[in-house]
Amino acid sequence: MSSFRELIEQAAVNQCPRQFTLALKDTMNVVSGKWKLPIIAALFYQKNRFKDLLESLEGVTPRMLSKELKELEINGMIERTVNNHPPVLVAYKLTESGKNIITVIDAMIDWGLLHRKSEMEMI
Amino acid sequence: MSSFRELIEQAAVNQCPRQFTLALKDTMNVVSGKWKLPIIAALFYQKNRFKDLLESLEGVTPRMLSKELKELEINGMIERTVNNHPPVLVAYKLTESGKNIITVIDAMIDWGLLHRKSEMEMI
DNA sequence: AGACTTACTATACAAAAGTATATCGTTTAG
DNA sequence: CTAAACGATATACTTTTGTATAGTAAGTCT
Repeated sequence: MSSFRELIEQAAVNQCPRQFTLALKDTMNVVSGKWKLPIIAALFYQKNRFKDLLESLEGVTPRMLSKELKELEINGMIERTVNNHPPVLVAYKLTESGKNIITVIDAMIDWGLLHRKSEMEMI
Repeated sequence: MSSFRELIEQAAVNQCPRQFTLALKDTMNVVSGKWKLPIIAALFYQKNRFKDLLESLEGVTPRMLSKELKELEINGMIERTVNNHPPVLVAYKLTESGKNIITVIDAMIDWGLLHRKSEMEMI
């Protein structure tokens, strides 16, 4: 695994290696935006259809949902499958890579909880 | 620790608990934006002064740097200390919480590298 | 035939984020 | 006195991101 932390601790370098920067940018790309993480979370909770998502994600418009789903698909986070036997149904699901993003989400939740706690103690 | 993953695996719930959502939002807040992570990384690399940062972060304008540093300070990520003995020098440094964000950055780099690899294999 | 459902797309607009360029105030150096 | 360095701030602008609202196409239900 990567460990930017180790790099920093060694202090042998004074700039983040290029491959790390690129990897980081990729990750930022798939999680940033108002609806990306909510969509991913909803997919974890088995909301697989356009309409399910539209109803689960309070406030999202079809335009945004469609746009974000497309981007997530392009980035290899989700797969779109069309069942052609009438009624035509479309299902979205997370790819393996898409499922793995949960490691990042967990790290974010962990840090967020810790940070909230330490901010509380400040007051 | 949190583990959204465990929650999902239990499948006992069908919505992300409120505290997790809030923690996640907090984290997103401190990492999103074009310059937040670059600034944090530069601080890890001991660029502590306004001018150092301005030079290290290629393309940043003083306006953006100032704005982002302020936000990071408000969010308890960095501390601004003024040394009043002339010459007046200002130093920025990461708080404990700010340093801990490296766990999130590492998770992001790890996932990003893995994802790049799996996207490569697709082609 | 008309209404309803699913899965979208189109157009226009508003708000947020970021950039460009210039300037400020204090201090120190020549 | 003048100029340069540091740590910013001010104003105007452009780009990106997100919202509002309406409409489309293909099928199903009554």
